[in-house]
Amino acid sequence: MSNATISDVAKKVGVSESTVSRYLSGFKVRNSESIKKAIKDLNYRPNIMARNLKSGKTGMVAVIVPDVTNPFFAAIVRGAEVAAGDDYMLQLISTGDDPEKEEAAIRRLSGRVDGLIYVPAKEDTDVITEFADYSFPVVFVDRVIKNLRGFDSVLADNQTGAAIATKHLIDHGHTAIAHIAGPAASTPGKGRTEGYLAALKKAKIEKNLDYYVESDFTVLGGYQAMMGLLALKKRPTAVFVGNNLMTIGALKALKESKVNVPDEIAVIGFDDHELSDLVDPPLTVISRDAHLQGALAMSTLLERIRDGYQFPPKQLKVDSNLVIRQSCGSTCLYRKKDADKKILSSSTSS
Amino acid sequence: MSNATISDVAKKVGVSESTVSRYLSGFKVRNSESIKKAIKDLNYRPNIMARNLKSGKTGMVAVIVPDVTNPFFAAIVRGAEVAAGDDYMLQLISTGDDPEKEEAAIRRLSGRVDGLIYVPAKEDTDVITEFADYSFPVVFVDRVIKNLRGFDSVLADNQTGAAIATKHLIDHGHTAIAHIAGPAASTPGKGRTEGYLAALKKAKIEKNLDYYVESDFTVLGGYQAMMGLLALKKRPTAVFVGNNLMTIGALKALKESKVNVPDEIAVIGFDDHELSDLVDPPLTVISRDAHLQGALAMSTLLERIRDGYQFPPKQLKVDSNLVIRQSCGSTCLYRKKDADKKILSSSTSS
DNA sequence: AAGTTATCTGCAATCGTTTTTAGCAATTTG
DNA sequence: CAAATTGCTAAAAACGATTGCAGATAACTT
Repeated sequence: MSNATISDVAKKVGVSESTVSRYLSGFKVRNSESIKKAIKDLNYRPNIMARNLKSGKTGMVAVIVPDVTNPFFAAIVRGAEVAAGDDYMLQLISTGDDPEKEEAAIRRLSGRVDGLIYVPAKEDTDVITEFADYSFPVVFVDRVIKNLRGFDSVLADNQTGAAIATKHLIDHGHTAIAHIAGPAASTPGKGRTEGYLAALKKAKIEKNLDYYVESDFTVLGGYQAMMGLLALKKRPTAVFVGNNLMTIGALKALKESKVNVPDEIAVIGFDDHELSDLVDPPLTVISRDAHLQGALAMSTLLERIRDGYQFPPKQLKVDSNLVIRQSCGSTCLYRKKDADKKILSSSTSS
Repeated sequence: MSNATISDVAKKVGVSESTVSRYLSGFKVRNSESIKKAIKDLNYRPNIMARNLKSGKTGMVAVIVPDVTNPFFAAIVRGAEVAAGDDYMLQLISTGDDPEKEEAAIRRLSGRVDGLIYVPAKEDTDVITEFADYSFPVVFVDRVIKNLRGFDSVLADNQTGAAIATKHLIDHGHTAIAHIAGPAASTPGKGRTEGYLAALKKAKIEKNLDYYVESDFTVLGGYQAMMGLLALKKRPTAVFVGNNLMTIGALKALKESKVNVPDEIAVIGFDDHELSDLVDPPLTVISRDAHLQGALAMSTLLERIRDGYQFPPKQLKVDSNLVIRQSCGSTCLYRKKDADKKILSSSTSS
């Protein structure tokens, strides 16, 4: 029961293929009624591949994230899908943080998609310089490959968010504030560390190198980093953790070591989570709208696909907000009663 | 800088297109060296769409899940991707639980993919009977559309899992055991309820209709269901919640109502989560390997794509395991010391 | 009714491959 | 040495749509 072709329809009605084709693309056609009927009778569906070949378009957009399993990336994907609407379908690539697989996947992408939304697993690679060569536009999200300037991107306001987080700890009276950071070679790792340092500087707190731990954005990394901090002669009294996964790891370490949060150590994380307020204790975090990031990326990409690069690259940023719960201790500086989920807005987008 | 075609390569080398095509498909060719060079020089990449048109294959598999944002579905997607390897790429559709959008998306699928892994948002629809008509094989995961028999499927062992969960509560001395269930019209909802009822029956505990609440697998649904249970004159002393999202909702309700878990109410959920042991109290759950489900679905699908339906449909099932933490109270029946994460295996797969 | 537009139509070319067919040269066989 | 086999090649026909062009109807003018 192989599918009927446009020529079957044409034959059945007694017109030429081009007339049927015209009917399909919405032109006025004399026998439109009988064509309609024939299409229905034969259960004809245009062959997408043939159409794509002719048009050079695929109606597909690739989305590459390091790991769909991370709720943050899943939100980006979902946001992108929503923004794509009915116009484009999504090809998902999530290599589980494997840069080599990612690169191989990108190679196989050419000709399959009209555009790419890209959260690279590794930013300091230079192999993807071929991008300039690729025939489709690319929008970076959250991370940007170093030697590729001139692309659109949708980042988070990492600096401001991290500064707010750090200041929140400072406002609670902490001065021994550690930072479990993501890779310094990554946009969010670097940006958040900058914000952390800026806040310390502003409060005239001398930075302690022991309190800066560069990790890798994973649960295990966060766990080990926290274990390291706990082993210090002079433990920090507060920790700002640079992403959601490492925060989970850090909390596991604290729990395992029976260190009370927030009494012995205050914790603030980056990126919120559905379960953040059920965790023990409910977690204070910096949050930003990943869904929005995905959606913005998609709409930017669709613009590029439509209009090309006649407009200069956009660098979009989404806000970071402070969500206060209980992992930083008493919220005396703010009114206690509505403190369970109070949101302080940070910077605005650019 | 539009891409070079096979004919450009042929011209440059001075052979025919077919020779180049042969070279590409691995045949022995006289001027293979110069062809290789020409391909490199021209940066030639075969046009996928043309190839697909000719071959009738797309090298794509669609994966439809209700919501990628749900870590359980994300794991299925990831599992499928891993199992696909380099042979097939994934098209992701996740409509956010909207059956209409899902149906529309399926319509647009024909001709784009060689197969479909399908976790339907709604199982009691009959509109998709056209499936028989679709030219590609389908493997159902976790849920199965009612009036479609004869398809491959990869389910979880819901009955056994639910029975184990319920028995766990019974073993703790509970008799007033409620069940916040998923839709009775869904495979997992129905199966888990059956397991729950079977375990009650086996323990000769009369079922109390007040204690069975049919909900909808969402956070809000779980919240409302738990609120309803708390409002009963005679509250249950234990609750078995039918999926991860509803468990979150139920816990939020309990927390908000300041009901202590497990002292006042014991809770056991279905489906584990990265954060389950950080929640307050650490959550005892039934867990199954969603990643494996996705991987099995993909390999089954690839077999179908390769061999067609010469073999009868497979109905695979993955195990459910009990992960004991603390939300069901003292684990006196088991040795206390390693109770934090003890795994009891349940049934085996079929 | 004839002339002028305005619509609609079919033909044929095209998109970039793969694959069948037939043919040519070189090698092997009887 | 003629015949058969092997190993490769080029030419041409698909795959199933879209589209420019020129010709055919139809619809208005006067």
